Amino acid sequence: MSQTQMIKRGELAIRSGCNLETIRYYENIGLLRPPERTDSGHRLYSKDDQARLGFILRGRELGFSIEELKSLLSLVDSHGYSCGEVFDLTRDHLTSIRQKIIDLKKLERTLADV
Amino acid sequence: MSQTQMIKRGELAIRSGCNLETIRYYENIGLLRPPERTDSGHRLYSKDDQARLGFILRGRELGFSIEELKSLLSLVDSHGYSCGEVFDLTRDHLTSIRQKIIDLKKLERTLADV
DNA sequence: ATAATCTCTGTAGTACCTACAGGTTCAAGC
DNA sequence: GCTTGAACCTGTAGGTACTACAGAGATTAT
Repeated sequence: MSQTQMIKRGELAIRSGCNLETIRYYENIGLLRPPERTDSGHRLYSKDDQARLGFILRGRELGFSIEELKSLLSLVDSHGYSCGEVFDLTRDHLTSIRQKIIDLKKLERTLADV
Repeated sequence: MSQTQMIKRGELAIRSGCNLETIRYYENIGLLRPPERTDSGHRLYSKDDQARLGFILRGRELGFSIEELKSLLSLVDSHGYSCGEVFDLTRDHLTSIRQKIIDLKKLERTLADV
């Protein structure tokens, strides 16, 4: 990873839309891996780190818990995507997602009618 | 309200799918109005109370905060539905709801493909 | 009538952030 | 090169929205 692509925490917060403190929190609880550091200790995030945070934020937004995301990410880390375990983890979620889409559409229509 | 339609907290929890303790919590923070009580102090919920809890649960599920629901419910309580203030409160939410539908559909497709 | 279950209260614990305090490092202007 | 202000570091405290528990009283089933 070329040094030019590395960004610090503030920049990551701006680009991802994530709260500055939340990034450190996700590292503390083991959801984000400890990033590289400058000699003086400032965090340096790679493109990969940025993508991982994006995945986490998207997952949270869609109702996955921290623990679910940890499981999904550890699977991704160890054997890559598209395996049965990922399916098991997400299948239940899919059901509730479909219901949520139905509910949201109903509300959308109700609000749009006002 | 006929006495036969009144149910206790446990029954309300079962019918609504809401956690038993959460019902009391919503009352404590002023989201649910204090219900009628039996002489011995057991809570009795009317059909109206049940509908109100349903509204709250649905709103929470769709991403409204407690404070937003308080505002919406107080408007409903004071002047009824369909006024401009309700629109203002819900307009911003509508935008994010539409985005959420888009995101959920993408995820649904991704998961369904697995 | 008595055991099991439900409800009551206050309070403590959990999940997931978010803000703050007190200090260090960095970058821009003089 | 020196200053000064923003960005970063750490640990810790506070906030929102629940959720569980303990100990006592009420209700229901046998």
